Amino acid sequence: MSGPSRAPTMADVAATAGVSLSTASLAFSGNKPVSAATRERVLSAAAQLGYTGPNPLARNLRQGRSGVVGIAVGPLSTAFRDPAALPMLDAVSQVLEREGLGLLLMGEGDEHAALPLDAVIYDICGRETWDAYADLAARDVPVVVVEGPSWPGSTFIDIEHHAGATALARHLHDLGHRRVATVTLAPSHPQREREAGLREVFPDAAVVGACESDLTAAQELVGPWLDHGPGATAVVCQSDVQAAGVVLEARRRGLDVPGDLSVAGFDGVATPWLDLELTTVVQPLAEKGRAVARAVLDRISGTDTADVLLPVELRVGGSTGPARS
Amino acid sequence: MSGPSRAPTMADVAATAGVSLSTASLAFSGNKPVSAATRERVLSAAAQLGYTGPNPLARNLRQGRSGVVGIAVGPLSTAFRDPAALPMLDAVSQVLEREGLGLLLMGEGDEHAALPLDAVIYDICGRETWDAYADLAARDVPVVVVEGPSWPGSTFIDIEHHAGATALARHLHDLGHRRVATVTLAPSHPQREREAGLREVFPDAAVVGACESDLTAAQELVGPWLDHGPGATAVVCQSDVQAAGVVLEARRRGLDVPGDLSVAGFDGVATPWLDLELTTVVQPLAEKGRAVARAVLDRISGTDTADVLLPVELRVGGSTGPARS
DNA sequence: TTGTACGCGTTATCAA
DNA sequence: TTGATAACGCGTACAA
Repeated sequence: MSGPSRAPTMADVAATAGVSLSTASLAFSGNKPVSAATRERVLSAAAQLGYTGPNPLARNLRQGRSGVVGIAVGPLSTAFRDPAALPMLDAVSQVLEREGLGLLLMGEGDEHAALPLDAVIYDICGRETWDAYADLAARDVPVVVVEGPSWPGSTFIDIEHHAGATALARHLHDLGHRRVATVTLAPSHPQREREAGLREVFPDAAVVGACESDLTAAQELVGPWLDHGPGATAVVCQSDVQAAGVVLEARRRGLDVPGDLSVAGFDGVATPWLDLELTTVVQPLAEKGRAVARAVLDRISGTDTADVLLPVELRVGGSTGPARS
Repeated sequence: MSGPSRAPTMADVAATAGVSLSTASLAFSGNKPVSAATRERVLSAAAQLGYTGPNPLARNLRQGRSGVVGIAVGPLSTAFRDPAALPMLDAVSQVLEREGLGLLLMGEGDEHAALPLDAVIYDICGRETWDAYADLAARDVPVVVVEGPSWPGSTFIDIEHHAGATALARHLHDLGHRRVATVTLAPSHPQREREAGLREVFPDAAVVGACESDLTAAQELVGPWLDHGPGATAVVCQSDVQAAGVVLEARRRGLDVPGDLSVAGFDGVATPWLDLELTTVVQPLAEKGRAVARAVLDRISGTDTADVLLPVELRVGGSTGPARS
């Protein structure tokens, strides 16, 4: 066999099979019926030439789609440190994969501006603005935003931050808590909504401080506050990871949870290294991911999309109890 | 201004600017000098038409590259559950991003076979075979493999599993341990190498069992073994997460670590929720990621690549101590 | 420094 | 069911 100087193209296959280029194309794509005999001839010619199928680059240009969806999550090591991020990403990826679409990780910058993306998912709760958005909008790239912020022309997938936080607050109030503090996130849509929900019940809730959803960060934030003498009987956190940090830090100071201090989280993720189930607001992470993926598919196909608001559910665990009187 | 029926193309820009198509191309790419005056005309024509720059799809076809690198990590929720995965992924992503390359997450299947990938990183330690490999090889897509298995034509980035495991074993031996058990991984290159390294010092090390690098999995594996009466004074794990699981499970049974049982891990990741620093084999995760990214860049550019073997380092923490006599 | 012409490899339209 | 032909939008020799 003669070593081919360049990769075989579909035209080579067609020539070898003795059919026209368009027939060869149909034999591969199956977009229109082709007789079994000719398809066979085409495929065997392809095998003989070592042709590995239509060049994706050419197909993409022709069809005007790349098959790649970007997801902006910020620096990966921080984005995925919170276990709440994974189930959603997993669900998105699975749904898209089924459609032959790939998921491309984007930082926050616009280094990926030159990549052909069919759509972009924006999933950085902690950021309010996004420089790359104007670019994407100008190029008519569909954008699906997870948990705000709100930009014109985007589709939004959100959860009931406010209602969830209020339900949690009521639970604490029912337990007799009157002085409550909160560990919050950087200013953002979820942060504002959840805090507002909390204040429906505890208008005067004290803010311990803001940090990302990271165990160590939460510990460093709450430690000094605990030392200073909290003056609160319960701490409401904006994530389970933060809540776990508060639990660990409280215990380190000899406080009993929930005897001396009730601690609540948000998200509903597993914390197997904590011998305690957190009281938390469970959000449907996988369902959120599927909703995101569906919105992406709709936007790509031009179907109308509606924003989605997913319900949350209070789950009472062992980290909250009656207020110490 | 008249609403354009279709997106403007570079030809439109060139026409509006009164220059040729190739000149417009040069004005955007900067591949050859263009007079400041013409560039200015081209850019203002582009702005006027709302042209957002060269179509990436067309550019990709023309240049034969997509700017996208695939990374096969398996199901995301399991792949990133282990904190050891993130620093590497982060490093890979950062280096590639700097070159304008994007990172696309692939499952283990071949659903992404139709995507134009410039290279693929294979990073599923637990898998021995990969159906998609033959496809990629046939299409001449460069493959960089992290920690085996070994396929012809791939570039390998690996760490000193064997030496690290042996160093750890020596440490235990020096502490007087003679009866050692190991929690291992599914059969794989790292598993074989590390276990062989361990057996350099403890040829008769007992195998507790194999599980993935997951806290709960490790707990469920080691629990019954502990109940049964271990008959070992130290447990060597194949990951820090596994080791943490063993520590928690041992404590739950009233055993002191390291008083009653020494526990060692592998990786060197942070376990902030454990009030104990694990004795472990620290691998250079970020450096591994950079090596992977460099190999990818070299393979894409056609530069020769050499396999990389990165050193590891024993870090003695508080989870190992003298053997109980 | 700029313009001309061609090709990248495919899919879609239309007619046969 | 098949074939001829025209895009898709751009980069790059080559010539001017």
